[in-house]
Amino acid sequence: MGRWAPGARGRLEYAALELYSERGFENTTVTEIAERAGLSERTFFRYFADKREVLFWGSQALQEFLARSVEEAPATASPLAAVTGALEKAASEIFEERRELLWRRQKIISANPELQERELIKLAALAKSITAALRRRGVQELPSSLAAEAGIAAFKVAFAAWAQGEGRSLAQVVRAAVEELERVAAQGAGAPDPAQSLAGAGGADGVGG
Amino acid sequence: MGRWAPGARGRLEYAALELYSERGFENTTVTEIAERAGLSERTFFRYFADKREVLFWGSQALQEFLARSVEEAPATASPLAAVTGALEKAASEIFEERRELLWRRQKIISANPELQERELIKLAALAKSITAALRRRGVQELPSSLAAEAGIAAFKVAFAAWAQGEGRSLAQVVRAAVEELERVAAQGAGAPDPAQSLAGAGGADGVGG
DNA sequence: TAGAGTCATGGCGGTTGCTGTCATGACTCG
DNA sequence: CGAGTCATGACAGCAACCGCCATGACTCTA
Repeated sequence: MGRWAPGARGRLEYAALELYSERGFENTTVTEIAERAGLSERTFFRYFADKREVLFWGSQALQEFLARSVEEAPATASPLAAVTGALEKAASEIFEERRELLWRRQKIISANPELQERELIKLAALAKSITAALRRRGVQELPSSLAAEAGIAAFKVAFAAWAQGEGRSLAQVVRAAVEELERVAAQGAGAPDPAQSLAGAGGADGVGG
Repeated sequence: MGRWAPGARGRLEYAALELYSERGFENTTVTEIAERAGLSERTFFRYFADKREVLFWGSQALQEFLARSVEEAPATASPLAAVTGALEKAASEIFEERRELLWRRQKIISANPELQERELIKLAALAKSITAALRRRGVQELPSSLAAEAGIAAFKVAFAAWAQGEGRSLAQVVRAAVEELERVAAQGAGAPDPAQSLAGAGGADGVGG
């Protein structure tokens, strides 16, 4: 494999993180990133589909990690247990050791809606991948989706707290969030208003206004 | 208020929906949308922040509707009950009567990742708004976030099924999803593997690999 | 009815993200 | 040493999006 200086992708990632930190995502041009990495703009777009993707390149590996963890969970584990186990595993084995990088990265993302959009679609991809892994465990479609989405929702909340400077480890925060979620769900959502449940069974009328 | 032909915004929305349907989002230029609406490209960007936003203009109203519904839920309702009640109310009062429009719109969104990103951030905004409404009911931050995110997660799954041609009403599908979510959460996520819970309490080691 | 003010719109020029295409030069292998 | 592969660069071009200013429709008031 012919190459000039090695690690072009890594250099681009590093340069982008620096520049996004220094002057913000919007005030950074792709040309500037490429220049700092000693490459051309054209080459940037050969490594990353767009200007945002440079911050999300690791998500593919995370997705595979989570899918594998879910599949390898003990056969006795409930769907949600398999999911949260995988998330805690990722938290301690992947996230914790990159704490500073992730905090920095999150600060950039929090400052920009376009980057938040990208982050959300990556989270959605994780949920989809987890759903597929649960299905491979023999779980039905609906509970698979819901366990995956609920798990990701808890992770999202936990990660936000952790990235803002929580003292506890991410795995701990994730666990606390999942336990709280179970409590919230256990309180039930059964017909808060009689009219509601009738409308649910019959149609749109009865609640209309 | 000086005006030429009324309903410029509506004409742009309509033209965009048509063109996105006909030839896809990517193969449609803003100039084409504006032309079909009898306006200029420049004017399009006065009404909509970008090319995607034209499909999501109603989400602000939905957000306010949900926040109000959550606040007005009976005082006895649990957080999740308040949220799902609001979602079912929106389903029957807002979504059902625009079924065909929404299905068409969803087909466009499903075909394009950029639009999916936008949809996800709108859903996240709904969750944030619902979280704030729960807080106003006196609910703590963590359960507020989780009830909101879990409710939106259930709605997301339900809406996807409904928009693909489910026979039942959206409110019914939402209710079924929430009930399934409760079941999934009730099975618990408690330590599927003894090593997991130790790791959660202690640190990253113990699970490491 | 005329003049002033408001406001939606159009037109224009510019920046930037992103792409297709082709040339170049580094590296590998025989 | 020559041929082939492959990462890169250079260039041209499109479309999204924005700032700026002009224009003309509409309203209000005297």
